Amino acid sequence: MKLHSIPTEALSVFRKALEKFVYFNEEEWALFIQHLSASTFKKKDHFAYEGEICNYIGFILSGSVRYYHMKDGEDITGYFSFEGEFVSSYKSFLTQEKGTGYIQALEPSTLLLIAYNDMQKMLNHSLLAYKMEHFGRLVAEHYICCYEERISSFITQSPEERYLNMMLKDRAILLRVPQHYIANFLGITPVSLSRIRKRLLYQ
Amino acid sequence: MKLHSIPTEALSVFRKALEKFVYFNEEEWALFIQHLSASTFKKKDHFAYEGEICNYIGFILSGSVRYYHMKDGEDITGYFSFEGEFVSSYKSFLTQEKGTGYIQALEPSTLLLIAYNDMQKMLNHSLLAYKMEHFGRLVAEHYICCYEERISSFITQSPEERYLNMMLKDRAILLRVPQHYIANFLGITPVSLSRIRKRLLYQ
DNA sequence: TCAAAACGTTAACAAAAGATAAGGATTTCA
DNA sequence: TGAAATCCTTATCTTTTGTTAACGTTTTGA
Repeated sequence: MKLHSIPTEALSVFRKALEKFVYFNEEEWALFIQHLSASTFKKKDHFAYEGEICNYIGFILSGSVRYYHMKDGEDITGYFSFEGEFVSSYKSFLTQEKGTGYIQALEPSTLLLIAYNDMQKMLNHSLLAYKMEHFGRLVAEHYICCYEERISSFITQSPEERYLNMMLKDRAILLRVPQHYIANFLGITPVSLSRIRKRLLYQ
Repeated sequence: MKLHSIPTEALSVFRKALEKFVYFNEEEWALFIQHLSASTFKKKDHFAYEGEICNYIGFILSGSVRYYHMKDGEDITGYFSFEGEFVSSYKSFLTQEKGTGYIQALEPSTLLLIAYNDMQKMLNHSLLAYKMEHFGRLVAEHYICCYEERISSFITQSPEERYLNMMLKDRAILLRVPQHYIANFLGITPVSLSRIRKRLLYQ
C-alpha cells in the first residue's frame, strides 16, 4: 500500500466528518493528523485480505469499497462503504488476528489511513488518550447500530423484503453497485435477485 | 423493574468479569458500584420492549435472555445471552431512541444494571470519565466482533451449515434453548429446522 | 478498436424452505 | 394432579431459491 502526503482540503473534509463523532481542538488536531496518511486505490485493488492482519482503519475520501468472502471458489459480497464512511476489517484490526474476508475498491478510491500502531500510540499519548478513547467508543457504537439493523433484517425479512427496503433506504447503493454484489449482500444468488426484480415489476 | 441492593459476592463476580475489559482501582471501583443496581427476572419477564427506550445495560449474573422481534403477530428470536454476558437493546440505549425489539428472560435470571443517566454521569465524572470511555469502547468493540461473525454467517452459510456450526461451537446454547427459538436464530422456521435435524441424522 | 470479460436476464429442473395442520410427548401451573 | 399450554416431529402442498446453462448487452483493457 503506497502512502502519500495529504492535501489540506482532504484534511478539512475529514475533520468535518469526524465532528459527527468527536471534536478535536487545534492542539489535539495537530497531534492527530501527524498519524494520518493517504493512499489511493485503483478499482479492484485490495485494502484487506483474508488470512492477513488488517493494520489500518481507513476513511473514504472518495470512491467506494466492498467487503467480501471467498467460499468454494466463489466471491460473496457482505457489505459496502462509500465516501465519508470508515472502512476496516475491524475485528482483525481490533484483535490483531488474521482477517476472515477481503476488502476491495469498487471504484478508484482515495482513503485516509490510521495505522494500528499509531492508534495505540495516540491511545497512550497523554494529551490525546482521552479524546481517542472517546473517538474509538463512538465509532464502535456507530458500527453496532448499523450491524443491529443488518442482523435483524436477516431474521425478520425475506430476501424480497430486504430488496424492497434497499430500494427505499439505500437507493444510492443500488445505483452504484453491480447487481450480483447486491444479491450477495441480500444473502441470495444473482439469479434469484433477477427473479425478485421481475416479480416486483409486475405487481 | 424492581431494583434490589447487591450481594457483595455478586460484585466480585462482576468485577472479575469486567477485568476482561478494563481494570478499576479501588477508588474507581467504589465510585463505579454506587451506580449499580440489581434486579431479578422471572421466566418470560421483559428487560426491554419494542417502542420503548432501553434505559439500562445489564450484566447477567445468572440465567439467560433472548432478544426477539414481533412480525405479523409472530415472535422471532434474534439472539441469546447467558450469565457473564452483557445485555441491552444497545442501539436504543446508545441513541435513547425507541427500541425495535424485545428482550425477555428465558429462565429466572438476576442482572446487574447500569442506568443510562448513571452511565452519562460516570462519563462526565472527572475521576471516572477516562476509565468509562475505555470501558465503553471495549464493550462496543467486543460486540462488533460478535456481530461481524453473525453477519458473515448469514451471507456465507446455508441454514444447515449454520446449524452444524452451532453444534460445534455453541453446544451449550442448543442444550439450554428451545428448538423453535434456535430456528429463528438461524433465520428459518421451526419446521424447517426439524427437517434439517432429520437430514443430518441420516447421512 | 476489438477481443475478452463481466453483467443481467431467462429457462428448466432440482432442492430447500414456507405454510398449515395434525398428533403425541413434555412441561407448566392453578 | 389434571387440564392447558408448549414443544417437536411429520406429512402435504405451495412457493421460493439454488444450480446450470444459454444468450445478448455492456464494459474493460491490451
